[in-house]
Amino acid sequence: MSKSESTSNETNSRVEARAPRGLADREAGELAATNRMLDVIRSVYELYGFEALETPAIEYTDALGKFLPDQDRPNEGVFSFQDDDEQWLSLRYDLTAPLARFVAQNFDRLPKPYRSFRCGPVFRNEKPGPGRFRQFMQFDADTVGSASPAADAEICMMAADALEKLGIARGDYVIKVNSRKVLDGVMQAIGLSGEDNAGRRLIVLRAIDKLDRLGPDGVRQLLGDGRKDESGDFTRGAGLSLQAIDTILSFSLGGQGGGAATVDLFGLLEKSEIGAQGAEELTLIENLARDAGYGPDRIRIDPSVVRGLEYYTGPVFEADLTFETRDEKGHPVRFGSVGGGGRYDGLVGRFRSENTPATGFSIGVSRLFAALKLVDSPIVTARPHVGPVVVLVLDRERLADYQRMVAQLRAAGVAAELYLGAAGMKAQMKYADRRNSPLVVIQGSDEKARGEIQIKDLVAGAKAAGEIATNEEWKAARPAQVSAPESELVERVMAALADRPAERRS
RNA sequence: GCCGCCAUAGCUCAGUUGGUUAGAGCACCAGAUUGUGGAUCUGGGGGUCCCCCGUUCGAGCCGGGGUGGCGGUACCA
Repeated sequence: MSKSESTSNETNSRVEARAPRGLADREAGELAATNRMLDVIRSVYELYGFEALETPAIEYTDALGKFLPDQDRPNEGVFSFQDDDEQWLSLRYDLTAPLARFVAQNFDRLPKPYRSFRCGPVFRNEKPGPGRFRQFMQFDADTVGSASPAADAEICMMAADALEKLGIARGDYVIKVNSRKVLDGVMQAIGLSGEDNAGRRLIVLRAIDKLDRLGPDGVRQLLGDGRKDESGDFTRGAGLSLQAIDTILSFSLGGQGGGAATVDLFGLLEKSEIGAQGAEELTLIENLARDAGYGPDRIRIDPSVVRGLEYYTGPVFEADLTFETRDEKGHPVRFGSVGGGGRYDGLVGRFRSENTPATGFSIGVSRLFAALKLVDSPIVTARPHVGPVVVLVLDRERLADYQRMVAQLRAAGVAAELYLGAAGMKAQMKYADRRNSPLVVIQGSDEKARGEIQIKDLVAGAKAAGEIATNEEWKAARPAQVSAPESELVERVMAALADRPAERRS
């Protein structure tokens, strides 16, 4: 309101240059590193026989499965707007719901099982936090049309392969597997089955989900009367009996020790049919992974994994980085989850008369990227970005000559550009420096008269500059600069580029 | 959503019990150098002191309300 008032004021009509909160720009270095990372993931997925797919960033809101309130904009968590035909559209908040829409729409012509991967930005209209943005990238792979635990096992193995290919050492990550059916079974065991207990089940599941962050005591509070956090905020608990709390905790902590949780699991779930079925599926997945050579150091059953409470119907996965790192204050923290997924047998069925089983896995690209930087994976380490050769403009009336030199260089495959600004030579040198140019081409009237050009190596020149104390020396030395016949421009530049040491810092 | 902290130049921050024209460092631009990156020196641009209302002769400073940012927590399909 005060904004629009001040905009009407002529003297203060400047617009504040800023990205909306929770949204970030990404520059050349990060883009290049991210692309290298995505290429690795893509190659692993293709090796497994998955094919590429892209769907639009915008879907009909109802296709995303978001409940649409009567009148208000359905902006709770989802960016939405109305089309000119009054239909509600939304920016996708994940890649799974759009995939389900695509498969349902093209069901008859797609091979089943349909195995695809896709990568792109997703949007969430939520409060952003450190490392949490309102637009971020996900990389998904899914098998639609297979109910076999082999499909789930394969997804887990593929996730493990991808992480290792990216430079995360075996032992620094683990793919944790649990099952919604097993969780349901536990709920039954403590008497929380039935529709009227749905709300409490949700509270219980959320509490289990916080086990790694709050520890057993915090979860115990959340399962009981509730918990008050450091900021003084109170979270209402599930109000379970002490016995029920013990049951849940002993179950959820079962996987923390190692890989021997399965026995307990069956004992606990004897009474529950759905729980027993889930446990059996988990065992199958585990056996398939073991048979393929993936030990518990890579793929492991962990009863504390909850994830995506809404549409998962069976096994759920989570890729956890287990190595410790330090936050800004020096406290040791575990990096945590970089991806997750699971079986969602009901999603495609929302569009069709019959259900279609599906399972998939989603990587949080920027989170994984941050993790790779922490472990110094060579895939994402910043490489000195080498800018273009810059041809300086000394005689403005000879722009065409300079442009021709640039064109010659480009024709030979050398990245080159003409200085397009209006500033003098000193500023042009600074510009080239800032662009990380390997070298500049100089031809003023003197050189032109002699039919020559000057080639100046900026990296060697900067190095030489450190040893020069006075400006007079600096001027006289003209370090790392050679003249060459104009006719040899291209070959001399290419030779100079080839000559440069491989290890250069820009 | 809830709780807490914060808001002065592009960045990091000073700014006295409320007092004249709001400062520094860094960064940026230019000159010293007809045509050479660095260093040095000199100069320059850049501010609605987050916004509004109030108290006051007088507000960057005090009071109230808002907005925005940060941290925690909740939610996260």
